[in-house]
Amino acid sequence: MEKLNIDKVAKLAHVSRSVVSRVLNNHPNVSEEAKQRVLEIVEKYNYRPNTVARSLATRSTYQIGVLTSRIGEESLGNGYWSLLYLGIFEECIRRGYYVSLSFYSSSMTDELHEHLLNEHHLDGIICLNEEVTEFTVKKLSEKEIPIVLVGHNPDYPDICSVDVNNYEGTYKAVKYLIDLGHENIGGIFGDQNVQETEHRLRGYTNALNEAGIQPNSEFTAVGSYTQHDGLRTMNRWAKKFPEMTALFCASDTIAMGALLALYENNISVPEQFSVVGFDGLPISRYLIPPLTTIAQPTYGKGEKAARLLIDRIQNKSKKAEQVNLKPKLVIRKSTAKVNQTRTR
Amino acid sequence: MEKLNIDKVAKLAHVSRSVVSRVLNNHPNVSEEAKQRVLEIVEKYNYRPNTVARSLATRSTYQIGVLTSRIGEESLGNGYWSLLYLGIFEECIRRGYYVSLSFYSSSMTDELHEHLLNEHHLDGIICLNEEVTEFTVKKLSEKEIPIVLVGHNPDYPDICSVDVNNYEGTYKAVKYLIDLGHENIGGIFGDQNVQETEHRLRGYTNALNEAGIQPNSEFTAVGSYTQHDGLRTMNRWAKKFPEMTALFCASDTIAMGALLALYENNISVPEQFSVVGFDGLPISRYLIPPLTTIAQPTYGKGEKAARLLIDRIQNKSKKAEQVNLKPKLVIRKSTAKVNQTRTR
DNA sequence: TTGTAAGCGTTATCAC
DNA sequence: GTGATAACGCTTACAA
Repeated sequence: MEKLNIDKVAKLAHVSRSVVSRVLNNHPNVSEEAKQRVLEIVEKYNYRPNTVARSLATRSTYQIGVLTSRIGEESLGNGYWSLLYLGIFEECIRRGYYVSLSFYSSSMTDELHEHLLNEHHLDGIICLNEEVTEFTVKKLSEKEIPIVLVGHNPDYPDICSVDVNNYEGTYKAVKYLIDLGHENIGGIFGDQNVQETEHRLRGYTNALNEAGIQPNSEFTAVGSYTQHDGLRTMNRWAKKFPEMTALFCASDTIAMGALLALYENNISVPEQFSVVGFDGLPISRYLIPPLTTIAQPTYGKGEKAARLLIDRIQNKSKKAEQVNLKPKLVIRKSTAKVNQTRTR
Repeated sequence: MEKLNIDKVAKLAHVSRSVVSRVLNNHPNVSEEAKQRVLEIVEKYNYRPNTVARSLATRSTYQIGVLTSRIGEESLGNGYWSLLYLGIFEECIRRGYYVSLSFYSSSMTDELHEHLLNEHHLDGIICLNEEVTEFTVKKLSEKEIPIVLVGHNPDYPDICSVDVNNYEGTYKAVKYLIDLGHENIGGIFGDQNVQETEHRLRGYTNALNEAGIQPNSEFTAVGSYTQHDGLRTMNRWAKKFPEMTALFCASDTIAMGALLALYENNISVPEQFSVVGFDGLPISRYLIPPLTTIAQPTYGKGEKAARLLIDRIQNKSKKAEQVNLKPKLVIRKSTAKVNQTRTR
């Protein structure tokens, strides 16, 4: 009952270690008879080859790394990341890859960061946001290790990426509010200087323009994807802009904060004020009131990212690809036809 | 600019490979002079030792696995898991360990499960819930790989575990409601047949008994830690038990669902009905109204689990330890003095 | 203090 | 089809 290795298995099966290796790797050129003998022993002693040794010999670890920046506890817990990771994980497992999730944070020493991307360790890397992308790409530029980004990044056109169509999603949301009769529509957006935000802003502006509504620059704010930001901004606006009757939020978490601000200012949703979010997180349907939102295929995003990455790992010559996913408007209870005045 | 290995570095530094190895591992018995030469080359060529080869030689991978069951998207996204994982991750990184997060699900084939626990791959494992525990312990019983459980499990007294004091937390919550004057207090609990639930139920019952209130068995429900469960149960109770004026929820997610049910039934919180949650998730302060809850050190739980595990890995003879963390009542806006009647 | 050599457990090449 | 044998890149006795 000792720890088995390939040699012992070979001995027990009365073959050489090469035969065992071939059987285990489904290589041709091994007699049915020998194969059976080996399989029998493997089964009997429950032998499993040592992954580490295999990695050393094949130069591939079947491990892929997922990197995201540590963005404070609040934003981590919002469900978006978990779902994204779940998509990645399950696709990887199906294709025989392990995956490890790491957080990048600026408070970590460089040594630690090196450690994360530790050489010869990962077959590929998925970057979940921009902070992480720059750092990773720079560190890995000379190595041949494939990278996939979640969220397009114009700075790296020859790297694979997956994203939802941010323009389209936002356009749909704002168009929907306009169709409900709203004209004074605020917009709270996420991270500044990110293409994603830029596209969403354009979607917002264009929808307004096309409806003949002049966008009011004071009605938009850019910050971060947090409840805190939604709360703070909406709190300010609730007092400052009594004419505002609807709000687009660039994430469900922002919407969650905004909803709370509205509640605290005694503005009832959707009777007096409509709110639409973005993401379609599982929790969005449990907000008060259940949130109308632009659902994106978060799980699918992760799945697709993993697929692109593994394809790239297994076929290095494959061309970089930018995949766009479709957003979908999910109507719930946080939106309604505009009401003449906020104070009924 | 070729790929470096220890031999090339040795050659460049005019020493033998063992000297390089010693320098890299901070072993004694290497002259300052040689050390400097090696370090210089390492720096100059940015050499990093190959982790895989090192693992093969040392028989330790410096990787630890975190296993949790795939519990549906809803419960994954609630923030508790992310926070727990973050605690684990950061402690591991500090101690030089990688960590990989895996989901166990019954829909996966056994082969895949084998794959997850793939032999010779992980130095240790942290199990985040019971479904996973049994499976893992069984698979790993013969190997010497350390395990730490998050959540005590009486079935495995000789395995390390970390948990919050569930009895105390629940007792505090219910006691608080009683002090507010509530007498008809419901309780929605999580997973059945888990020690955690048992302890929380006891905390609930004891608090009631000590206040001279006869617990009403119809006032408790056991289900799962989801918004859905809170919504469903509270919806039923809202109609069935008009005398109920307060509710303890075994998780903030359950409370979130309950809050929605109350909203939909036009019962206002906290004026007519008080709710207290459990966990103290970041989002709990953004619920409507902001939730009074029993905060547990979720991040700290993960951190502690990782600490226990790594201690065990580095010192196998260390005794198993059951760590209890302290819960804390956080008072916000979802609770208030009891009101005579629900229909004001 | 330094270097040599023997592992670690695989895969891969190449005779047979 | 099969089996030596040489990698893979590192650690670690042990000898010098």
